[in-house]
Amino acid sequence: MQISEVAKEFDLTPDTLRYYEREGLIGPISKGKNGIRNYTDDDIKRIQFVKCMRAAGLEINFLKRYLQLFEGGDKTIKERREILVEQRKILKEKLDAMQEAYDRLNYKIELYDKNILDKNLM
Amino acid sequence: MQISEVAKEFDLTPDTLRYYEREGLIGPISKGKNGIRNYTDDDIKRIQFVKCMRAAGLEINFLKRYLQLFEGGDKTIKERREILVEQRKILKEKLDAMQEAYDRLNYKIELYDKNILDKNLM
DNA sequence: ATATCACTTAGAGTTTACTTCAAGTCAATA
DNA sequence: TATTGACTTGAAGTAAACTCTAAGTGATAT
Repeated sequence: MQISEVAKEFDLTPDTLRYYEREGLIGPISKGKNGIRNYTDDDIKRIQFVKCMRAAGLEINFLKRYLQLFEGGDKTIKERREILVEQRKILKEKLDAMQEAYDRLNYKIELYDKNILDKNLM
Repeated sequence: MQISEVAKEFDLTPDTLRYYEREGLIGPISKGKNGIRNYTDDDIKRIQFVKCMRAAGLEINFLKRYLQLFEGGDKTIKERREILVEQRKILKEKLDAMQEAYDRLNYKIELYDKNILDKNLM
């Protein structure tokens, strides 16, 4: 699969895919002798994972580190688990904060709908 | 209330509070004749709102716009409601993406716990 | 009285995550 | 054969949201 197809599939740009590779989040992707990248199924799976985690706001640095550990083989399993747990915690806190903001927005919109807004800032 | 107290209360830095004010997310905050800011209860309420929304990732620009509309008085009610609804939608999409990533992290950690990791990338 | 400390300003610098640019290669099509 | 279009590279540029610096003021503690 070529870069533009992968980009389209995941709604990323080719530039972003090359950037992720440069940063070590994916790949290195193997290339034909013309130098053109050819993405394998495993590459695609990883991109899917990266896309999901990035959409949730996990940092490039974490994903980079995770791939490095992965390359390191079985002896990194413990550390890999640890950073997953750490990231889950961070994510949970963000989720809660966002839920709170969501509820608050809902409440505010309700007030607008009921026409009971007065001079309340907030 | 002085800037450092407010900063401590909301776990922000004084720099951030001045920055928010400069950008028009809050204030302008009234100052004593020595030029020192004195935050009122209404200021605090607004900061609480801004903090909540920022923690959820809503953009500075939205908050700025919302304050501008607020200053505009009752004739802006319709537009205010509209942008709240728009932001709620954006927030909902992020929440869903994050929930998905959270579930995925949970699942992965479970696999690590059960020692069934093989060579699976992802 | 002098030093310390919190505050003030305008403006420059930083971080994260892309995004764009310039210059070039290669295969295919008019 | 010439041009079009997708790809390549390294490097510079950008946007958002802070964060820090330098230079200065003014109240309080020694």
